Amino acid sequence: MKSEGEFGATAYTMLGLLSIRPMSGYDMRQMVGESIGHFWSESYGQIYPALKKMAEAGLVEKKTESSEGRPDRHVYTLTGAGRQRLEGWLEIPVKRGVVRNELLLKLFFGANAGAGVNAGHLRAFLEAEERLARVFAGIAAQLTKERKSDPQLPFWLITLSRGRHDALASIAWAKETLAVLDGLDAGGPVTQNEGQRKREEDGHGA
Amino acid sequence: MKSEGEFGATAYTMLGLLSIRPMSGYDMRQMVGESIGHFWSESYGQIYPALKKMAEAGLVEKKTESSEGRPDRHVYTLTGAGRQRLEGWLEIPVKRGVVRNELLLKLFFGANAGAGVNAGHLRAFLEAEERLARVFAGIAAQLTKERKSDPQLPFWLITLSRGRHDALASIAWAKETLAVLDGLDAGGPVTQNEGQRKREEDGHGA
DNA sequence: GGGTGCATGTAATGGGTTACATGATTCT
DNA sequence: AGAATCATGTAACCCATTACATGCACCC
Repeated sequence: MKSEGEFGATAYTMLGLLSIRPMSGYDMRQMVGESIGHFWSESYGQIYPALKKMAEAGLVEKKTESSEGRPDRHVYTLTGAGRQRLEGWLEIPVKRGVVRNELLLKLFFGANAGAGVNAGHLRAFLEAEERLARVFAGIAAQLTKERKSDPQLPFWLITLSRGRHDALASIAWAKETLAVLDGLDAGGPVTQNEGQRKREEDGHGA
Repeated sequence: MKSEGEFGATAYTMLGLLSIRPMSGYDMRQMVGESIGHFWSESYGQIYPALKKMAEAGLVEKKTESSEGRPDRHVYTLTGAGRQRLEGWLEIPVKRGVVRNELLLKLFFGANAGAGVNAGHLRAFLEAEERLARVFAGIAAQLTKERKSDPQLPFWLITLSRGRHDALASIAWAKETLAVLDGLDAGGPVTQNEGQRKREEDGHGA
């Protein structure tokens, strides 16, 4: 079952990146890591073959730039056909992919874990999310300054905003859950629900 | 590079499920769909071979139950060795898996989309998350009643709570973002950041 | 001399879903 | 009559990461 004809999400990612500016496969890998790495990933093993196929199909155009002393760059440009394909793909409703969250899996089976194990995972997670939240805040601030007039800026901020909302929700949940685990150890049949109900009211007031 | 010796996450999921009660592969698939489907997935094509391998390794024990008129059930039980393996796995720090969020990808390239396309995706997402939030609330309520004394209940509620936090954060972000998109159409260089800062203070107050 | 960055590509490997094969029973 | 549920299992396929192969230049 093929969802979008002969090209998959990787190919459309490449088209999208080329809509920003002409690039080489190497550049794309860099951008995936730096700019969209928080919600997307691509590896060379996907990128290069995809580029080849798309060049054959006329969606991108390849030009070789030689500079002395280092490898040739194969710079790709978006063609008219390529841009059309991209626009078409953007319209296709998003089907949510399968989630696989190992932290939640381990917590689900947490009754089998030794003392402190669950809390340990949660603390590590909490720290990571707090770091992430700061990173997002930093990038947003920097981007807002440096790219003030870029027409794509608002869309980049949207994805960053999502990252922040997520991180903050994760932080709140992790703290709450650590408290619940504390209560379990102490003995009382404690209170996952009070925390939840309070949050829910907050959320609906948005 | 193998992370956990010869068994992957699928196998440990099976061990975890068997820690709840003896089950057949079919039962496991059901449970994955119903109970942990919001953060995990497994298919028959993974489950049956994994079970076979683990039986050979002595981590689970297989008993065949025959009932007339319908297929045999191969019911598996956790062995001592299996339980030990599970406990060991639970202690291993969680490495966060790669994320691939197609909605965010499309929004990132949203400047290339026709009028209303981005907002359309967001509204669909918003609805889905609102439905989800209600589902989580329902399950939590039901579970709290019906499994009042189950020692694993708190851990199930923890994963549900995570789902709720996530859904509520998604809802808030989606609403905010729809407003931002509205602003873009209207013309003003509007305000992703005011919304974000307000949320952030709320979050830190938890 | 050895790591890192630049730069392209292929092959091996792994993890996962879907489709297929089989077959009785029960619900619509 | 036809679909869905129960139940197990294999084979084909797809998508993706990692390792490998190559090679120059620059910095420590």
